[in-house]
Amino acid sequence: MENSEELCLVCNDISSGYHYGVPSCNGCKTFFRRTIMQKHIFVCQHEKNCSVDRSIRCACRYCRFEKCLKVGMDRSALQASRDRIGYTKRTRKPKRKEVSFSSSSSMSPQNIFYPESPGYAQKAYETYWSYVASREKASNELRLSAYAPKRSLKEALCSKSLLNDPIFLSNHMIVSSRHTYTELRFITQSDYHYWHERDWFVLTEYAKTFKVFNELSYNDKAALVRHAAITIPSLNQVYNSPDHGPDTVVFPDGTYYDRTHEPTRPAGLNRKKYQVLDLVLKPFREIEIKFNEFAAFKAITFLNPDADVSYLAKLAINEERVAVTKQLYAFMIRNDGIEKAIKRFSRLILIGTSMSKMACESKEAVWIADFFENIGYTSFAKELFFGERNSEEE
Amino acid sequence: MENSEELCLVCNDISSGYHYGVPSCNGCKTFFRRTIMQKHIFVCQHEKNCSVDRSIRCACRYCRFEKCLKVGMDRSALQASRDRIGYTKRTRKPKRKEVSFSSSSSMSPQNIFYPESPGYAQKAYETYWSYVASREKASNELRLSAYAPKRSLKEALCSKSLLNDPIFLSNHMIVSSRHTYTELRFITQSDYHYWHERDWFVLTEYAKTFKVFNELSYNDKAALVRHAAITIPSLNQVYNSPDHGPDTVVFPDGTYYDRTHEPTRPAGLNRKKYQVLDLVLKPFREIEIKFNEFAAFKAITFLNPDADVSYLAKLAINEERVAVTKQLYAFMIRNDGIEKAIKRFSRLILIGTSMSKMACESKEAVWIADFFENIGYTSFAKELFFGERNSEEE
DNA sequence: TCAATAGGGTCAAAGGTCCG
DNA sequence: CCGGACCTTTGACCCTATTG
Repeated sequence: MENSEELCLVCNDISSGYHYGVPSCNGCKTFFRRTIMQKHIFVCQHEKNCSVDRSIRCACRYCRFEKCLKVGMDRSALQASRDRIGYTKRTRKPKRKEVSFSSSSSMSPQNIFYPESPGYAQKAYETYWSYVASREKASNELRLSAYAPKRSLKEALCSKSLLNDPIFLSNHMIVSSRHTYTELRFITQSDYHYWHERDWFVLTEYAKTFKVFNELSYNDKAALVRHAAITIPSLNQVYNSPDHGPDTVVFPDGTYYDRTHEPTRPAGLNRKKYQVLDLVLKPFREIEIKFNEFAAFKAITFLNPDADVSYLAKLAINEERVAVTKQLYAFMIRNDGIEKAIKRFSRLILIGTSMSKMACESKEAVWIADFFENIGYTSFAKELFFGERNSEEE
Repeated sequence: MENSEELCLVCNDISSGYHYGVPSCNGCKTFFRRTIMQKHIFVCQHEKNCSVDRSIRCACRYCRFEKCLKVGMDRSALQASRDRIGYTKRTRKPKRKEVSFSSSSSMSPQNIFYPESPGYAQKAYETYWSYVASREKASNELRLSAYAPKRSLKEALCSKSLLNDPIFLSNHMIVSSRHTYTELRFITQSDYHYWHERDWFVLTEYAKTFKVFNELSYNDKAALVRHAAITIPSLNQVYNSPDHGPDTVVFPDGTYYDRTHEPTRPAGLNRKKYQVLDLVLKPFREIEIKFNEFAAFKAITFLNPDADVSYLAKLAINEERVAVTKQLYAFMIRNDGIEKAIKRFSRLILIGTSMSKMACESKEAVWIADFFENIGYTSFAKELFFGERNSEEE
């Protein structure tokens, strides 16, 4: 206390307290721990008498470590490694303001032009399912990755799907450290927000993997994606949630929701939550939906001719939808036999009605929420839900 | 003191006394308190059987907390607020272990088994279809008759179904002279009104022909009928409409509507009209739906677990719904062969999603219409849509 | 009254996280 | 891949109300 600032005995930097028995700075503390934990053995390039000082402490790790020992750092103060604590950066206390417009938006909408990949047409059974499965797999990997571009709805819908771009896939499909967890934590408004944005982004890339989608007009594309904006994210959330009991949906970052009423959210969104639990999660678990089945069901849900699209678009979408449905049924027959297949198939397809209702009610809830500014949607989300100010229907 | 050093039952470190009912060390005591107060939910990275010992007690927080509970730490010993609750009674130390009153968690709380209801099984194919057909036939005859009682929703829902009453049927099932026509005429507001009332009346009688319906509570009955109040009348109207072209729905009295925009009606109801034409009428015609198929589809539409009914009601309704669906499928297989059946079946079932959306949007439109008093609903209709003033949810 | 007990709170110093 | 600023977690120590 007498001296406001004690110095690190190793390097003379300002000490951040006593570590391993010695007043020391953060750097030397961490260096000491890591060296021991990782059992590093350094070699001095000189005479084992390098000076260790704030400015040059990293120059010779051998001498730095020797200095640590010499000033009395105590290896026995090291503990057994602890449980992981999960992602920290994002929950950091905000500095003050953190506007940071910096991020150079104009550049890097790179390779919008990629040759149309030709492989869509041939739908032999195996080919069909391998495509469905790889679409679903890639979609989920994208969801787990850290990649999240900022762009307008039009850019999002008219570019080529990242999921069809092998170069992108090999470069970016790494699970973000944010999307792992060691602890569940009840979801907050800002978590909902994060996952909405993320799932909407993934939805746009998902949509563009459908040939029929890419052939629509921009307005129809927007309408179809808008119509799917509640259901597809919900399906992703439910299917990919680890099983923590029948009434809990867990996100990849360990946030979860359950039946707890959340009074700060609009009533419509609370209701949606119960619908998801009762009418989607529960049946999925009961019929033990398989990966391919889920992938097909998601496609069927996406290809919804009820969206406010043009009449011709409805026809095209429905045609594709029926084709997928037929494949799904064939798949189930193969695996379950006809007796069981029909039961599971019916059960699964009937979930569609629940999805439909949910989408409709939630859209309304979203509208109301936005009206009362309960929820801070981004401009992308607003564009998605409400269309652009110009050139939209109704 | 008799025993020089008691050990922490959780981690075998030296105990600092009894905490939360168990001899335990400072660390485990604090860990337990914090975990509960901050509502942590940990996730084990391994097999939920990590050992917990002094040296490695921090390695897995999930297993450490489980051990706390297992050795009998008592969450209720935590005090909600320091100065309000006061201190727990100090009884003499429980001798050692075997804290028998442990309200511990290891007993899983949720083994909620609902008895599988057994009764529905015996539905021989023919018996089933003859019942479905006669229900549908009677329902339509009632619709065409002149009979139209005035009564409250409660009276309507809790009485015996007229369609099951042979005396009533033989006395009243005569086509009303009002329900014939020689000439089409465009529908007016008051015609809509007339047919709404009529179809809602028929709906109540239809509903009561379902065993599962009669077993519901009154509130659930009302909710289910309310949920069907848009869809079932639409189905009746569409299926029973004579074919005057792909975009025209004709009522039994010769009134009709088509794609003409009706500016005096709320926008939501105009939209519903297009949905009915595009997403119900058209597919019905295209797949050439048969009488039995329609009857089953209507039942499936009616038996909608998405209605705001109790959870148990949802289960019961869904069970019946799946049973009907299965029968419908079997019927189609018999008639069409498997290849064609699956196509028609999928197409038909997927109409359900359109019905769902329509119901939801129309309900909203009806609400808005009522709000602005655009449409003069009767008190029965208001009761149907909005419930009674008392005893309703939300 | 007061020592002993068992609650809750605190904060230095452990360990973990993740840009640059 | 490493450094270290920054974050969370831990637990020894402290305070306090209750009890015998």
